[in-house]
Order: sequence, then structure tokens, then C-alpha cells
Amino acid sequence: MVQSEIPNIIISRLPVYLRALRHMQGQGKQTTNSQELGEQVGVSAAQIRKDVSQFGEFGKQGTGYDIAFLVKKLSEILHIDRVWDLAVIGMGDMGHAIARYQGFADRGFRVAMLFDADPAKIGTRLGSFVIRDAAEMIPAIKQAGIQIAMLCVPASTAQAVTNQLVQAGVKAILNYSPINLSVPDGVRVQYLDPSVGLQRMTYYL
Amino acid sequence: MVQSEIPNIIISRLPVYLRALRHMQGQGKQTTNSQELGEQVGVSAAQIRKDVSQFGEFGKQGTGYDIAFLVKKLSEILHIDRVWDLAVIGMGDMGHAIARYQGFADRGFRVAMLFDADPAKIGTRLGSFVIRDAAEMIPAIKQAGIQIAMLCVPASTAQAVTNQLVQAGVKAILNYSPINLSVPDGVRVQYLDPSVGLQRMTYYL
DNA sequence: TAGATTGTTAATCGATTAACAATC
DNA sequence: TAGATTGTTAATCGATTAACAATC
Repeated sequence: MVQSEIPNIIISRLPVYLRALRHMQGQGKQTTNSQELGEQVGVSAAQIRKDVSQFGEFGKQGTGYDIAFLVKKLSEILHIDRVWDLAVIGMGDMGHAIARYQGFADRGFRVAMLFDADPAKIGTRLGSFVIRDAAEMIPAIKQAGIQIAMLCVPASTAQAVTNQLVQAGVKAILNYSPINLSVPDGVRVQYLDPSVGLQRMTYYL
Repeated sequence: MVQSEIPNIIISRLPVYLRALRHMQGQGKQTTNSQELGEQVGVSAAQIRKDVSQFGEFGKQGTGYDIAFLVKKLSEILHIDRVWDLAVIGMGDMGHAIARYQGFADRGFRVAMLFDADPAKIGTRLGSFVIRDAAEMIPAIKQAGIQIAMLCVPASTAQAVTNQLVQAGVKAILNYSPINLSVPDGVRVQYLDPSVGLQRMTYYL
């Protein structure tokens, strides 16, 4: 029997709920409810309840949700009740910033390897890492079993590098390059092109 | 009479179409069609035609779309047939990378001002800019008439800085901080939290 | 118990797709 | 002209909301 299919649009909201819940935790709150959480993240209370109830009965009538419990459940659902190793490809300014980013630690991720093709960068240190030769990328990622890559290379090489990542067994790519990537079924891409983000707002200015 | 309301979900796809069209242009292509563009960006041909036709009749039966013409029209629709000045707030690793990002130039944007609250950074140069004191932010942004900000400060100060940006007249915020922002009506926020992007994929791993 | 809030159903709303006449 | 592809309509599909019984 196939696991019943949860719409991707629901999955995409869960990390946002989780972020808000952890923020509440940081403020010392113990419980919340669909109304409050909904206001926090900008969705209706009904939608919060509907989304969360896809995965179980995590709330209590009359009192709402225990924050710590819901955080635990959402973390399990999103498979971040473990630590995922990340490979960062491309050590320009953006790759550099990602490699040093402190925000992964408590959210399920850890930078594990850095790659660049520039001989001037290969072998140099960045924090506790040594930048590795992109030519070794496929065997290195394969051997480490890394499934997630942060793509920070220029648009001109992004598709070629992506093909290599797919060969290396990568299943999820966070793409900072301003280009649409073509990947086979079973590989996921999330796009973080800043110009696209800006252009989604200028329409309204 | 109110301008007929275009759904936001359509607007949000236009920058992606535009990016793909410019990529085709860079390859020397003159024309395309809804089928080809759809495959490029991962949406159906019918949806491409429906989306684009909200704004006029930009195609030709039998031949498809002239790429240069469609690029021009989409640029006008998205209001990027001009250059928008950006203020970058927070000169950590991420703000640093954004300030030096070369990808804004031909997509309608230009970094115009950098701010940080750290006395060690204030007054230092970054490329052709001098990092300014965040304490001067409100009058400086107001005076320059800047409407778009890139928020690269830590989560702990993001909401307070956002309130100042709103006071300064900013209407669009690209938020790199891992936090939900509360803003008044008329102000838009786009979120680029890398952990959220990653968590949207780990569910499927 | 009374009040509050969930989980869930049914109704509504909106977005996507299929199909095809129009026309280049 | 024949072939191709648009723009658009109607049908389908899916997501959101409203409402309320269940229950803490």
C-alpha cells in the first residue's frame, strides 16, 4: 500500500510553522493554538489545523498545541530529527557566506565539504574546512554519501555541475545560481535567486 | 475603475519565465513557443499561454513568441524597465555577498547603500561603497527615496530593523533572516531562509 | 460544569488543464 | 494552402474556508 500522498504545498508550509514554533520556544512559551500560530506565519487558523492534522492528532481540544511536542513531531515529519551533511559547490562570495553560515546547526544541517574549480582557491582553508578540487567532487560526495548540495557557481557552469551532482547521488539541490536546472525524477531543486525574489515584489511598486 | 486583479501566483511565475527567456536570448534564439518555454521552466504549455495572455496578446498563432518582444513586455509588467536602488542592511557574510553580487545589474536592480550597526564596520569600504551607520538609516533611505531593502541582520534584530525600514518608507523587503516578519499592509516581504529551502526537500529524502 | 479549541466534513473558491476556433 | 500555435472557454481538479460536533 502506498503512503497516502500529502500535497507538496502543505509540506512547503511546515518548515515555516516549525520556524515560528521554535521562535515561540525561544521566548519561553509552552503552548500555542492554531489562531496564534496562524497570525504569526500569515495563514488562517483553519489551514494550520488542516495541515497539521494530516500527520496525526497533535493538539488538545480546549488548550491547543504543546509547542515542544509539535516541534518534535514536525521535525520527525520533515526528517530533520537527524543531521544532514551538506556539500557547498562554488566558493565565490555566496558560497563563502553559506559555508560560514551559523544558522544550519540547530535546524538539521551541517556543512561537510567545500568545492571550487579555481586552483587559487583549492587547498586553502575556510573556517575548519579545506576547499577541495571540484574535479574530485563526484567520488568524494559518493563516498561520503552526501545527498544535499548548495549550488553557488555562476550560471554558466550551473547545469554542468548539476549533472555531476546527480551522478554523485545528490537528491536535493539548493540553487543560488540564476538559472533553471534540469534534473531527473527523484532529484529536487529549490531556487533562491535574489533577483526573482525582488521581481516578485516590483510588480506591486 | 479598479485594474483587474491578477492573481499573485501568476505574478510570481513571471520572473522565472523572464529568466528563461533571457537565457534563450543569450543562446542566440529569436523565437520560442509555450511548449518549449514550459518545458524549460517546468510548467504546462497551457499555463504559459494563460499567464502571458493576462496582459495582452504577445504571441503569434503558428509561430509562437518573439523572445525579445516578450522580454520587453514582461520587463514592463514587472516594472523592471527601470533600475531600482537597493539598501543592504547588515554587513555580515551574507550582506557582504549581496553587496558584491554581480547578478543585479541587468535585472533591474542596483545596490545603492550599505548599513551596519557595528562601529568596527561603519566607515569601512566595500567595493565602491562606504558602510554607513545603521543609526542614520531612516533619514538616509527616506532622502534617497529607496523602496527596496535586503535584510541580512541576525534574527534577534530583524523585526526591530524591519520596523525602521517601514518608517523609512521601504515597501519591499527581501529577508535573509530566519524569522517571520510582521509588516503593515502595503509592504511586501519575500523570504530566502536557506534552512526552510532545505527542509522543504528533506521530507522527500 | 462551562469555555475553549481541536479535527474533520462539506461548501466554496480558485487554479490548472483540455480542447478548439481563430489566425498567422 | 496546410501546418502550427496562439488565446480563450469550459471542464476538471485541488486547495482553502466555514462550520460544528467532539472533547479536553
